[in-house]
Amino acid sequence: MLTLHSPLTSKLSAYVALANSDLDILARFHNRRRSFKPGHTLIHEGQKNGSAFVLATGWACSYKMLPDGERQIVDFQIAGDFVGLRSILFQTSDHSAEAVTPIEVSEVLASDLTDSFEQAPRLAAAVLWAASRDEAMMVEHLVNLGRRTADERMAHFLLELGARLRIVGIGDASGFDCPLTQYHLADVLGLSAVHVNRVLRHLREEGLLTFQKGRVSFDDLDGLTRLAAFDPEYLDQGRPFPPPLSL
Amino acid sequence: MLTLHSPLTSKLSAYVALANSDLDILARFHNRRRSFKPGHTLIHEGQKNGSAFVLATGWACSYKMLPDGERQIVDFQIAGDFVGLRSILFQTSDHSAEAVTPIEVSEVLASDLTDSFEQAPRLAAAVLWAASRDEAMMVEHLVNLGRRTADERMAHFLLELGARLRIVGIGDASGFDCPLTQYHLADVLGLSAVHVNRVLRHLREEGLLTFQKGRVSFDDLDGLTRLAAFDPEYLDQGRPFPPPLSL
DNA sequence: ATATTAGGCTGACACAAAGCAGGATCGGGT
DNA sequence: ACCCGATCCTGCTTTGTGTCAGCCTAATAT
Repeated sequence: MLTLHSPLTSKLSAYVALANSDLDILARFHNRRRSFKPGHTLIHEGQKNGSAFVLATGWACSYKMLPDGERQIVDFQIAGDFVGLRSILFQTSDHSAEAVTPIEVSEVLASDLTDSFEQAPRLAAAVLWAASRDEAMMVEHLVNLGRRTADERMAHFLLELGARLRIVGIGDASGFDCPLTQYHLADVLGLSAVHVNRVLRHLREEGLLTFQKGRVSFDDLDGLTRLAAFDPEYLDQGRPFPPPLSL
Repeated sequence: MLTLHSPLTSKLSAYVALANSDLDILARFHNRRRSFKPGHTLIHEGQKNGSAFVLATGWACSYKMLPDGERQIVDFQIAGDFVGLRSILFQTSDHSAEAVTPIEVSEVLASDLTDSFEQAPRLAAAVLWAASRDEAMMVEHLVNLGRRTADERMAHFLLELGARLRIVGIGDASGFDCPLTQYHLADVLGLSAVHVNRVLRHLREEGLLTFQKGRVSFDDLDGLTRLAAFDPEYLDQGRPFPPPLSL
C-alpha cells in the first residue's frame, strides 16, 4: 500500500504497531494536499478552529511573537512532522507557523483527528507517542536556551537538525543543505542576528563547522559534539515502547 | 464514585468525555500510593523501564543536568500533574525528577498505561490532550528563556505558577504559598541564584511583587501582567475541544 | 543600467547578567 | 549552648551579548 511509505506513517508505526485498518484511516490525513510559498503563514496565533498540517516536503517553523515585535521560534518542521497539532487539539492556537521554503503539505482538520481517534483508537496512542518525542526535543531546546552559551547553543542546534534530517534521509555526517537565514538562527536560539554572525565566524575559525551558501558542514564532528554536550538519544524513534501494543 | 474527584480525573475529564468504564480503568492509576521526602529523586535520567507518578499533594520538579553540573529545571508539578510521563512512553527516561516538598504520589507503571489504552482507548486521547497542555506551558517557558529579561521571566513564571495553583484550588489573586528556594528559581529561569536575589529585590522595590518567607504576594497584579506580557489563555483547561468526543 | 531589497558581515560601545567574595539569618542536630 | 549547613542578601568586577551604525554582495525589479 502506498501510504505505508509516507513519512508520517513510518514515524507513527515506529511507536505503535498499526493494523491495516488503522493505516487506511490514517491515509485520510493525506486527502487535502496543498502547496505554500516561503513566508506564508499556515497557523495564526489566537486563531480559532484552524487546521493542522503534515509536512511532505520543505521546511516550516512554529513561533510565538512578543508584544515588542521580537520572535521566538519554537521549532522547525521537516518532512513527516506535524505542523500545528496543538492548534486542532485546542480551540485556539497558542502559536503561529509559517513556511520557510516552498512546502507541500496535507491539511488535517480537527474532525479528521477526532474521527480517526474514534475509529482507530490506536492512532491516539501513536499520536501521543509522536507528540511526546516532539516534547523531548523541546526540552532539549529549553536546556539550550537556559544553560548553554551562544556557541554551545549553535552547535547543539545544528547537530540536532543534522541528526533529524538524517533520519528522514536528507544530509549525512558531513553536513546538510540548510535554507535558514541568520535571522532564523537568531530567532530560534534567542540571540541577535549580529551575534549569530559572530558565533558562526568563531565556530568556523575554530575549525568546528562552516555554514555558508546554504550548506552546513561539520568540520569537526567530535569537537562539536563535545562542545555542545550533544547526545542524540532523545531523537531515537526506531525503538518502540516494548512490548509494542499488540495487534 | 470517589475517584471522580481526584485531580487527575477531573483534569482528563475536562478534555474528553469519559464513560464510567473509562473512569474505572483510570482509577487503577491510583493503586500504588507512595510518599517521598524533599529532595528524593523519583525519576533518573537515562534510567530504563522506570515508572511515572501522578502527584496527589506537594511539589515536584523535572530537570536535566549538564555535564558541567549546571541544572535546568524544565517544569514544576503540582497536584494532579503527571511526573515522568515520557519516561514510561519511551524506553529510557530523557530527564530526572525529584520531590521539592514532602509529596504523596501514585505510581503508574508502563503496563498500567498500555493496558488502559487497550481497554479504554478514549484515555489515550485524554492523555494526549493533557500532555499537549503541558507542552503549551513548555512553549511559554521557552519564550521566557529565549526572549525575556530576567525581571520579565521572574514575573511571568510566578504569574503562571499562581494561575496554575488557583486552578487546583491553592492560593488566590493576592498570591500563594511557595516552597521554592531562590536556587530553584535560578534553575528554572536560567539565571544565577545571586541574580535571582537581585531581581526579587528589584521587583519588590518597584512595588510589583514580594517573595518572602515562603509566600509570593502579587502587590500590583496589573503591572506584573503588563511587564511579563502574561496571557493565561494557554492554561485554560475548562473548555474541551468542541464537540467533545461523544460517549 | 540603475535602484532596491534581503542577507551577510563587522567594529565600537553599552548594558545585563555572571562570577567572586563574603556577611547575615535561621533552624536543626548534638 | 553551640555548631553547622542551607538560604538569603549585598558590593565589586568581569564578560557575554545586545544595540547601533554602517558596508558589501547577490539577486530581483524597473
